[in-house]
Amino acid sequence: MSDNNLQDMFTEYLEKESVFQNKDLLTTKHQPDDILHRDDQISELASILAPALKGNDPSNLFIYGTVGTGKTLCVNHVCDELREAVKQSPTNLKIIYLNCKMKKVADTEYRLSAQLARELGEEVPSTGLPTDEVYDRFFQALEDQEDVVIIVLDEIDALVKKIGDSFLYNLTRINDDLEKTKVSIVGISNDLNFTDYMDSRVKSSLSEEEIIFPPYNALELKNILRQRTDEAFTDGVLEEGVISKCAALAASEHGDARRALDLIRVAGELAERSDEPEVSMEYVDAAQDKIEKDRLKETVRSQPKQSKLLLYTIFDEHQANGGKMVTGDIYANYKEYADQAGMKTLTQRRISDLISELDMLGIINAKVRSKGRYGRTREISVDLSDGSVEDIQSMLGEAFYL
DNA sequence: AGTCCACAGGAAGGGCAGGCGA
DNA sequence: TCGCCTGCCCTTCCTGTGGACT
Repeated sequence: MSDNNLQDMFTEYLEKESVFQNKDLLTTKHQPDDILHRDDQISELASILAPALKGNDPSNLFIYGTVGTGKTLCVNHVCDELREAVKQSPTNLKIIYLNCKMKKVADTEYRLSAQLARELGEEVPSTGLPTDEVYDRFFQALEDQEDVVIIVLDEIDALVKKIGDSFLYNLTRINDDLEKTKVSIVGISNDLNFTDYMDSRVKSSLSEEEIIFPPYNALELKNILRQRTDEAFTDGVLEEGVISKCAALAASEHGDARRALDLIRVAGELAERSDEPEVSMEYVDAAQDKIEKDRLKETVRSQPKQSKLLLYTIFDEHQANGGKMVTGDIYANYKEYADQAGMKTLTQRRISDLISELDMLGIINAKVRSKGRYGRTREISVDLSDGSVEDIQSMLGEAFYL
């Protein structure tokens, strides 16, 4: 395409009426002033954290709820209000928010201590120091804060599953050793049963208070979508029923508001790309399909090389024979492909772990099955649509020149 | 009831890259 | 530069397991 053609394309794009007025309102980054259907949770949260304003340590708090139920949104909202309110009081209040699922930020004990210390203004290298030393620096930084520190640990379930609960144990006991500062922990978890993994002492001191965020129903999702789309979309571009459909689809998937917003945003983007003046129902279906495929492709793309090759092997076998596969067969095929691709062959033990990881990511299904005399193995199956499998297979095939 | 299969999966440790302080 | 520390990926060694078969 010549430069002139490109310029024409951009000019045309600029002149075109957009279906969006303000697309940012449909992203999770947007913090609405008025949070719908969460009044009870917000006032409970506020009353639990309010003692911080008078320099007392609030009870530790545990918040549960599935993805997209507004936990993080409400906590951030209340924290913002607290920060605002504390300006009128002599208390020194520091609120730290950390997402424990963020890779390379808070997924190990070292990184978590280091990040917390950094949030308190302490300089800590990303590696190189003994973990105890980092913890000491964090402790000292806390002591220097004085008054109250609230530590919000989002996706705390991911942290405990990865590194265990010993760090949390120390954190919940830290008030016994601090003289000038009081610390309160707010844990946010997507997994309602995750405290089963924890030591009972940690469990009881961490969940002095608990708040549960139930999933939104279709009606509530509809209200939330309406609130956001009113300003996000140009007047009248949404076909009748589009909002209801997005709400219904998201409600059937654990009442996830994030999903509902994604659906309507992607539907808008697809309509705009096809030069349609209106976002019709068919774009919601297309959006549903696109989100699923994109999520899958992105997950696969971020896997290490060996996992990709293993996945290639599994998909290849799935396309050739369909049905269920077992670890032994997959491993034999994997070795051949590793040879062809000129890659190192991992041991079966390692491949077994990689199969578990792919299963956890939802890319494949792997169930342990005992076949009596014929041994115990994992039965592996692929539930994805043929289109998705072909897409990913060709993407991986190109990467390995297979 | 005992055997045996084909692994699952826990534990321990090796090797590597990256980073720090002396 | 060297010694030390970390996280990460991997191997080796090992015990455990559910149910078909004998």
